[in-house]
Amino acid sequence: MNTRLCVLVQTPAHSALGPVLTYRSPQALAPGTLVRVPLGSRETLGIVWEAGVTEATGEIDPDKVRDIAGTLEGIAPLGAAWQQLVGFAAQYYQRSVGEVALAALPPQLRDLSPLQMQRRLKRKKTADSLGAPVQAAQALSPEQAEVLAQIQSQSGPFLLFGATGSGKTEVYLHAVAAQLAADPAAQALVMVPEINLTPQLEARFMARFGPVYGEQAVVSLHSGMTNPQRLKSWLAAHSGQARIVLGTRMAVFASLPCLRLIVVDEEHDPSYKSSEGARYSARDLAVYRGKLEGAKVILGSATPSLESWYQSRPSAEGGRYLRLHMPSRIGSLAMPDAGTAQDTGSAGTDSATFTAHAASPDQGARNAMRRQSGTPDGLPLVRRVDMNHQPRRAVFSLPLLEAIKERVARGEQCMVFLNRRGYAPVLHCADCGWKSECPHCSAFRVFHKIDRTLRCHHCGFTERVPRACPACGNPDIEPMGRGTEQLEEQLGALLADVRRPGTESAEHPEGLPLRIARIDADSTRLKGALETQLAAVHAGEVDVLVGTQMIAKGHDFRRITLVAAVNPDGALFSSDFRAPERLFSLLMQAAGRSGRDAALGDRSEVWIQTFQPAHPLYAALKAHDYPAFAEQQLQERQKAGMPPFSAQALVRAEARTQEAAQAFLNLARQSALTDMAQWPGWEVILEQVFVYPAVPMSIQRVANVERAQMLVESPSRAALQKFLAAWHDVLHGTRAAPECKGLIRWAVDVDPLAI
DNA sequence: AGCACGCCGACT
DNA sequence: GTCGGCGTGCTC
Repeated sequence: MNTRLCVLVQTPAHSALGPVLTYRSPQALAPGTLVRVPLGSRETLGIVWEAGVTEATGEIDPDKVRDIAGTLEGIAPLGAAWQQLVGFAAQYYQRSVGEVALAALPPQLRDLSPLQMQRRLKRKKTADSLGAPVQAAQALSPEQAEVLAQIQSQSGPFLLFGATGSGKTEVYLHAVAAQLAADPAAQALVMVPEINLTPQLEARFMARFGPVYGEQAVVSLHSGMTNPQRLKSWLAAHSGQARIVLGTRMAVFASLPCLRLIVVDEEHDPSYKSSEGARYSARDLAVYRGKLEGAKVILGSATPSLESWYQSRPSAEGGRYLRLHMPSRIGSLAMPDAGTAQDTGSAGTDSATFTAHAASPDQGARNAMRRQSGTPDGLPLVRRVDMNHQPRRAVFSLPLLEAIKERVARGEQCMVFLNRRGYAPVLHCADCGWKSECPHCSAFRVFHKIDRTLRCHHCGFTERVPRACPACGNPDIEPMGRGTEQLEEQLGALLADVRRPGTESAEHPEGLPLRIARIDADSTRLKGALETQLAAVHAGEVDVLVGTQMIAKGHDFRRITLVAAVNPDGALFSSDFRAPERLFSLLMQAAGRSGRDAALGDRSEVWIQTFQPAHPLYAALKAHDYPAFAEQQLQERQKAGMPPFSAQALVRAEARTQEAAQAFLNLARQSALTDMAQWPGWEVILEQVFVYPAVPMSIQRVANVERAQMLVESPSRAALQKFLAAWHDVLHGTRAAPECKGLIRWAVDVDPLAI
């Protein structure tokens, strides 16, 4: 007897095809079962889905219903909780369930033929090598122990607000250990924002849990893995064999039949928000998933997102997360935070050397300064350099240069930040005013001196630097502004006569020159380049490190005692209301790079070159006072009715012309304002929803595609959701209007991070 | 989104 | 004479 099945397939968001298709099957199959189904001329992966309202309403021609091609034997159906998670994500982020569900599966599951799949599944599972020495769990500080006790006894979700170096990772390890020990099937999901951070995390979890639960028990899931690796990890998680899954945002969709704990490390990081396809927030979905599956959720950060911070206000005031605070930095002698070989190998000698230095006379002055500024023990001293009192156009202020020289003379390392790669952001002709605009984008091409190219950072268009101005022939075209390449060059010139101590020899009686290295997206383009360069820094082969925010995240550089932000002011006046939050977080993380070694902690410094030395953001930073900063920002946001005091969504449109993009958005807006207002019962909702007129995006044209966007805002998340759900069909219908000719695509971004 | 079918320019 | 460009149109 044949039954009818609802099956999800990967249908594009706005195709005429519904997200759920009907197929025939010789036997009934449970929802969640993976099947192969014919679709047009091809065969594709599908997921059996709960027969919902779609089936009742959408009656289709019975002649068109085809038989499923088969099921994926040997793979258990996806669980009910997973289906709910996917269903929720699709609804909340305004995408089809099929798209979200299929995108959440490893690509090979879609591509592999049934035969290949059988071979993959049959592949011998290598025996676990138990018996390796167990790396003892480290003793917890009283602060960590207290936090852990709270995590054990309360249900959460938890916001673990812990300073850099306060030992958050150790808390995660203990929390995971407790869950795994309590239940022989329990699984934990640990997420980090970037692929770069997974290897060190994996090493640490493997060292702790590998010997106990076997090497197979810890798997990773991120986009840097090859497809076969991803499939392997996914299957291990899905079968329950993997007990711990480490990964980036995509891991939030991993099938975990016995999930008990979710950790979101650096929860404030924007990388958790997807910026293509379904624009989900893995952090927010983690919280939802935790609630759904009864798993504990720990969000950790030294500078939480204002959303999470607000959610963790006292429950009497409506907070839904429990805030756990770990203010103190833990010394490396008690607890090496990274545990990498390079670090442990040299730690002993380093601390001996530095302890001797700590007795030097200037330590007294430094301590007085620290006391005066209220810098907490163990945290770096933040110093602001007023650039108004420095020579015009100076990149490096004199005091900063002196401070760098002083450090390197002592054999310590420095780190210099600038969030702009390349040599100069624009090339300019003083005679005719020509600038290095990209012909395909409304942006300037960046001058890269290394290979003498002009490169557009938006569309990739690259050309050799012209010998003379292309407009008027003037041979003197000059760079304007500066990027990391230029910083590296200038620093090299400014420090050319500085010599490394202890390198004097017969050939080099004066000693050897400094070594300056640059780490940014350009220097790490090749695979493995980042690791190589980081290792060089760890090994002490670099004296001054220049880079973009890439070097601010996660990596422990134990010998760095000075971190400098050369020109961070931009974010203070950005039109993006989240820019200050990101800047504070970035500088705080940068500060966290300095003085990770306990012996150096009290002498490490963070330098901020600014034209706004009195700005409250820098004042809060100087006091290492995130709560004060957050309080001030939240007040501003409340006054302005911005998130987290309102919910937002953005509709973005791409078209051949700016007119078409805006016409599409404004027509849809008009429908909302007039037509939808006529629907019975909708005035109440529309009263709470504000649809702003369409505007061009800040970079209006990228790769010859015009872009526009439209903001939708509501004090009520529920009202916004309800509105968006109903509006979706209106948007879809608007596409056909003649004014919209040339529209390429459109998408809704719920809870956008940048506007 | 794929992948068809379908109708016009430069090559073995 | 074909190979192949990408413009519409359909997929339970």
